Amino acid sequence: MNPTSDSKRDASGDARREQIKRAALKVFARRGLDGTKMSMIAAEAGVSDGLAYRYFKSKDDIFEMLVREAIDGANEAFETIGRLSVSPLERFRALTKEIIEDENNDYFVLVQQVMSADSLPKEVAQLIEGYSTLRMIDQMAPVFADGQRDGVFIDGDPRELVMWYLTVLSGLMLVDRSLLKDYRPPQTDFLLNLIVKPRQEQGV
Amino acid sequence: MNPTSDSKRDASGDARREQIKRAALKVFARRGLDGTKMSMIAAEAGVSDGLAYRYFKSKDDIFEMLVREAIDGANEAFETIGRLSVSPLERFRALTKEIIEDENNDYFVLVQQVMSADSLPKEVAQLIEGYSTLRMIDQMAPVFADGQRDGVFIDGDPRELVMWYLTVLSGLMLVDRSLLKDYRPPQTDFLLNLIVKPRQEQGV
Amino acid sequence: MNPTSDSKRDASGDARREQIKRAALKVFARRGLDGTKMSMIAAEAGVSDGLAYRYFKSKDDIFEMLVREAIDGANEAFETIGRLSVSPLERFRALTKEIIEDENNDYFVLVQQVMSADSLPKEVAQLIEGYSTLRMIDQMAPVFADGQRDGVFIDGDPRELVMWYLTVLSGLMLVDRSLLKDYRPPQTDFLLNLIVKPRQEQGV
Amino acid sequence: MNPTSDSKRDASGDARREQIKRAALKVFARRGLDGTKMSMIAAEAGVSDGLAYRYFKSKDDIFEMLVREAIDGANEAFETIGRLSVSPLERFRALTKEIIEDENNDYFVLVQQVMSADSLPKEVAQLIEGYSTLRMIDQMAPVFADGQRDGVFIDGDPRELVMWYLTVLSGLMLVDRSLLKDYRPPQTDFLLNLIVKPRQEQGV
DNA sequence: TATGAATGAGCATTCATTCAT
DNA sequence: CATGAATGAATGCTCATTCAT
Repeated sequence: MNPTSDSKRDASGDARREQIKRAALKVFARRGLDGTKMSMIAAEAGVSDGLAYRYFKSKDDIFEMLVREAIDGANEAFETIGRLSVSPLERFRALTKEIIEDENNDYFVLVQQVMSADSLPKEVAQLIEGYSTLRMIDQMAPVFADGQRDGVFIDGDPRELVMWYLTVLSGLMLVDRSLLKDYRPPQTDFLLNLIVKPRQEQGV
Repeated sequence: MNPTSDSKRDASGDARREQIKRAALKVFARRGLDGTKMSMIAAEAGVSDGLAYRYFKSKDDIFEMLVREAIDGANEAFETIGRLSVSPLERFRALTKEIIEDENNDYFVLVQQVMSADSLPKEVAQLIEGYSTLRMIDQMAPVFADGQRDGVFIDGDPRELVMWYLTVLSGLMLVDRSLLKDYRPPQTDFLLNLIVKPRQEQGV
Repeated sequence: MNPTSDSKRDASGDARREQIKRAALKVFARRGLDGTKMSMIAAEAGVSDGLAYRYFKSKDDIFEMLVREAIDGANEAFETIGRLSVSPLERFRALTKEIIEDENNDYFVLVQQVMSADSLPKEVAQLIEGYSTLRMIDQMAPVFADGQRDGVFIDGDPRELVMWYLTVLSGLMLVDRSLLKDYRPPQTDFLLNLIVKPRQEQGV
Repeated sequence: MNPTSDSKRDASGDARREQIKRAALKVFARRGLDGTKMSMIAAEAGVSDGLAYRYFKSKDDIFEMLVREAIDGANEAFETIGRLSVSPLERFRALTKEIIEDENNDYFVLVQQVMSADSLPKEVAQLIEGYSTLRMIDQMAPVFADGQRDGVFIDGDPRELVMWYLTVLSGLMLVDRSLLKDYRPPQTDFLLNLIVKPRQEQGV
């Protein structure tokens, strides 16, 4: 009879959940798991301390869910990029843009935090196990090799070079973006210099 | 009367102090300020839980002192590099090596942690205020400009390019170095690609 | 104007109140004051979490009211038994049956819980003060003495023997009735052995 | 060289542990698991709130350990009684005395609480599973049957009569012993009336 | 009336810091 | 000096109670 009321109820619940999740993501991305107090998340979301527990079982639970979503998102992004029918260079450009220029890259930051953390809740540790830069490397290394064959990328072991490139991108996510006034993050083309082979046209 | 005993006492005291400081540096660099418990430092140093308080006023105090030393060390490194009478490229190579390849770069990691942290003890925040990548940039930008004039470095605003390069190096310090088996950090020459201008000789 | 609507409203209100009270009694009797959450009562009553507060001021208030009713009921039961024109033995038999065999003895269980609790809301503590096994003892001791005179009950101080007997009955209310499969609570006649004087007829 | 210092250290640790355990037993026995706050235990033991956690992992952990000891103690008591080479009546008398008159019967009270509780920590629930009045019944039923053959105990199914008797004893443990001024718990011989067969000598 | 989301005080637990030995 | 037991403030989490709908 009144599906609206039902969906509204759900919608309101989901909205709250989203609101708290977004707040948590923001704080976690900035301060890490240990540095984040539940009261910070509640304050950031503009709700009371207790309310988060209506939507999440525990602080670790929120963290885990965010990491799960972050990993899913990252994998998805990689697959999307893998499906683009463009040149290897363009694929790496897309990847770099996605990671560096995306305004909402708190998710990426979170993944990096997690991967460079020294101790994690069991659940999260398992998630990471399954994830891993490895998969990214496996996906991008063949693309890189193609680029090498085209003479576009520098010579060397594709897996190692990709790993290095991803490491650089990873590191950038961990650097506080508000370090300096007038700070602009490194531009995509600047970073691509790391792997793009110099050509005569460029050189002259 | 017995200067030996006094100096011994001091020496022993200093040794203890050093021992605890080193342990703290190691743990802080790996786990951050919040993630580090005093008991971890004590365990790492192989001393009792209470002993650190004979040598340091508080956990924050240890952290502050380490950050202070790290900043001093970084500045010193930069100055040393500045005084080298070698080409701009060699200076950037030396800088990169120092940061990336130095085994004992926990100090650098610490500085980066601090600079990407969102909340810090007052004292440390002030230290950082005074420090800053700014000084590094001020120091390296002219060197970079020299390199540009020599046709060795890529074109663009020297301050911005230096900032980007330092940002990349900073990021690398924050990435967990044990992410993958067979992991090797990016090599110095790989990173220099970011700023080195391609030449025909390289290209062909 | 419309007394029906009013009384209906009252009736409906009373019904709700009863419904919640019954649910509360059931849960309190099984889990005690501390072990009972308001949400358990609401779930047991099949209403929303907040509704109880339209009918009762607080959790303690529900508890107090139940204890009050329990005490009233117990006193009434005692008085009813006191008014029976039967032999002392039959009166004790009736009392025992009432307490042990009555299916709806949650009230008795509640009183016992309260009396063996160490800390209670002020209000309840006062109720208990006024109540007390003492009154029961006062009521039953003369009956017991009558029974002794008839040679039906064992010798000894009537007040103490009654107190002991009531203590045994009280204890039985606190024992979980689902301890064992095939469990049957002690039968009335078994318990009466405690106070009934053996006779030759029985002995032989 | 100085075994005393070592054993002293242990002794002091064990003493603290014991002190806290005793305090916890006292409070748990009186107030139950839910009704007991860690602060009560700490206060009862005369130590700070945090100290208990140096000796026990959690509140549930203390409770579990106490229940374990209580069960062990109960089993031991039953075995001891089983090994007495005395008449069945004397065995039941000893059992009753042990439970009712022992000053330190907080352990028994604890077991009874646990067995009549409606929800328990997993660990404790498992302990209870393994325990059970069943074992007691199995141990005492043959003794009871012997007593019946001697004409000392009343007729009926030995297992059921023993169960009833133990139920009565269990209940007594749950009754607050400070209910009334001048309160004396039921005496052993009073309780034995439940199962002892009247004889002519008694009757006359 | 009835609902259940929201609040915040209270309790369990952790950990920086102190201090008797 | 060194130890590690002890303290208590801070933080995660629960649940009685309120209130907008």
